[in-house]
Amino acid sequence: MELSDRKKKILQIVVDDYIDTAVPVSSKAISEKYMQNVSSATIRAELSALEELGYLTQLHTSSGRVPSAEAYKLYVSDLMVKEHLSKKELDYIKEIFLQKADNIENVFKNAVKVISELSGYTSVAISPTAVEDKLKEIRFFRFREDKALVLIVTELKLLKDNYIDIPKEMTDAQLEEANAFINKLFKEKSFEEICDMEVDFNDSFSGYKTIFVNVIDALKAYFSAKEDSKLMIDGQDKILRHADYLDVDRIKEFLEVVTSKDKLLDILTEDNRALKINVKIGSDGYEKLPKDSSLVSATYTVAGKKIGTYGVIGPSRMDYQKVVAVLENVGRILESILADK
Amino acid sequence: MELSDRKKKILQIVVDDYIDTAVPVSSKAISEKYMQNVSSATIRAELSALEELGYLTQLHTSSGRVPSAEAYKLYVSDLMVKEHLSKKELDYIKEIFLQKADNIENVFKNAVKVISELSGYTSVAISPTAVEDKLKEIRFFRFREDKALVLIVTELKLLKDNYIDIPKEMTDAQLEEANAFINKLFKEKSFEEICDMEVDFNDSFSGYKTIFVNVIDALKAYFSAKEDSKLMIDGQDKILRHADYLDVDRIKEFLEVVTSKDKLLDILTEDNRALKINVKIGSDGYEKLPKDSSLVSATYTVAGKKIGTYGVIGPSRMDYQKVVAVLENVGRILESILADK
DNA sequence: ATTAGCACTCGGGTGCTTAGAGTGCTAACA
DNA sequence: TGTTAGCACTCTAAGCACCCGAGTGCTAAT
Repeated sequence: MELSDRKKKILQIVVDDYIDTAVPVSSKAISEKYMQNVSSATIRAELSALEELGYLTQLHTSSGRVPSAEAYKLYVSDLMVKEHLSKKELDYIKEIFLQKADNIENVFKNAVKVISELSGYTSVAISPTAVEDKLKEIRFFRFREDKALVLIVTELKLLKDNYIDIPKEMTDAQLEEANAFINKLFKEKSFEEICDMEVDFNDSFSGYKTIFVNVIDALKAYFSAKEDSKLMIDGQDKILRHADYLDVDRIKEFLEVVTSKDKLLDILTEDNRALKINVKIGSDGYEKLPKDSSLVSATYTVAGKKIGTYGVIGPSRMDYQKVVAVLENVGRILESILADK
Repeated sequence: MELSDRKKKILQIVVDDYIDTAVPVSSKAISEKYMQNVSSATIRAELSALEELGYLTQLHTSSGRVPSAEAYKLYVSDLMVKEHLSKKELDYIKEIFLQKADNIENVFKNAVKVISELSGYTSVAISPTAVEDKLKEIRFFRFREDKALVLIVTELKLLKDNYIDIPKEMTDAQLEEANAFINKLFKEKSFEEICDMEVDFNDSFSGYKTIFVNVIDALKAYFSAKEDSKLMIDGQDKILRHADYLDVDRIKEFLEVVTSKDKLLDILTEDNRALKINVKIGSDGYEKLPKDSSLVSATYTVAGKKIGTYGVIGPSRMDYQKVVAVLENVGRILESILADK
């Protein structure tokens, strides 16, 4: 059922005011502060209807109204007036991204930091799904007689170190040769292609096969790992600045989610539909989120490839205007930085 | 002034009991639970004296006694009965260190994780001061015409990626040559030695000098950086399991310190005397620590070289017996692992 | 030196009251 | 038919008086 214009306006007012003041919104407050042309009694009837429809709730009979999860979702998708960042804020974003933007790992870190700083909430991100990535170069460095460091460089310029065992009897020259061989073989290939590869080692030095298998294992570990480097968090302590987390139990619940990489990864990857801005609310089907907490996330792409999902996690009563503005702007700059790489 | 044996015993009882129960300790409780041979009145006199000496405080006239910072320090250095870890716990430590112990970064991570898990508190660590480290190998990988990835491998097997600019007109072969040249020059050298180095470039390709300068810059960035990789934290959320952090302000203060790498680094590096186990208490000269919080740390060495400072941060009312036992055992295993590398 | 006894203090919990905010409902009005 | 003023009702939060119990310090006796 479509809401009347006045209901929409009132709902917007309630959400705006509640986000701003954290105080349940009363009919009187609405008519005095925002709608002087109608009386509180009229607003009361409307509020009552909106409550009936599931958009508002009351803490107790004699309290004002508070938005429901449903209301927040509608607010972000429909009602909210989009905010523009100030020049100062935009400059700040640019300034941060200018520093050490040469390494994708740093770009990633910077993005999370900027989002957290500007929004004032805890921010999280997952890096691009490595599966779409392609190998650029593999290089071995022998350490001890039976160990080598494997450096993996990929198109996305992610890189990772890993160790493999090598046969003791292999000479440095042979290792070099194996390296060159594997490099030629794997270059420009994606992970799947490499896994499917069949190679005939019959006529070469037997150690090559060992190395080949070990390298594949290292690659598997790299590409499939739900690893630290894939998840980034910043501003965990920001949560405490917000009046919503007053009792220890809520903070506890929040920190448990935020410090658990597994949970966060699950939530962030969960049904990322094609929507540009995604809002998930703890009380609303997303049980892994802390109660009454929201996750606002956006997935960025360059030339059709996902380059990461970035988000903000905080109270449902969150400054969505600012958060969405920050996510959109950071996304724009991020995409432009990565596009011309 | 030296305390009488009975005073020591009573102080120990107070600290033990308070750590255990979190309830201010009364004279009656002491005489009934721990010292049936003396009456509560006697204990009362002793408690009064200990308070006079600065070891105990009262929250209000009719409450039991609580240990002061001074008392905790004395407790750890003198009074505490050292605990032994159970076989299960020791096995757990060994088990964790067996996984992926090939990379020093992982050993580092594992140590912090083990300490946090076993002690039940937030744990922090700083990696070895890189200054004492020596270069093992430097390798360039050209990316675009004017960029190269520099991989730095050091004796401590730390490694780090960095990008440098290279002159466009330089050919791949020339880059290779430059790489080999720099490698020979820097190998086995410490950071200071490299910085002091004077090289004559007059008779060689002009681009070499550019590269040389850029590499030095990259090394400087690597060796001197107060960087993420140097500081490690685990179990931030553990703090909430402890009854001491009941009000939001204390949690706030705690998290602010724990999420601020700068503050933590400062505290951890601050006057690390030769003591094996170091106790710093927030209310006692260490203003950077949260109020009524303690940091227990130990610095580990292999063959005279510092290999890191590990610690636990939590309430002053901390289970020092367990924490010290964990730190000592992890230290022992850590040193043995790194010794035979 | 130790102890029993007692007066004193303070915090925390309970029960009561009151003020105020907000609602829902109804009857009157445009 | 939608809007409004008025009123009764409900619930919360804050203040206050009260008491209980735990713990201490002090003193006088052993």
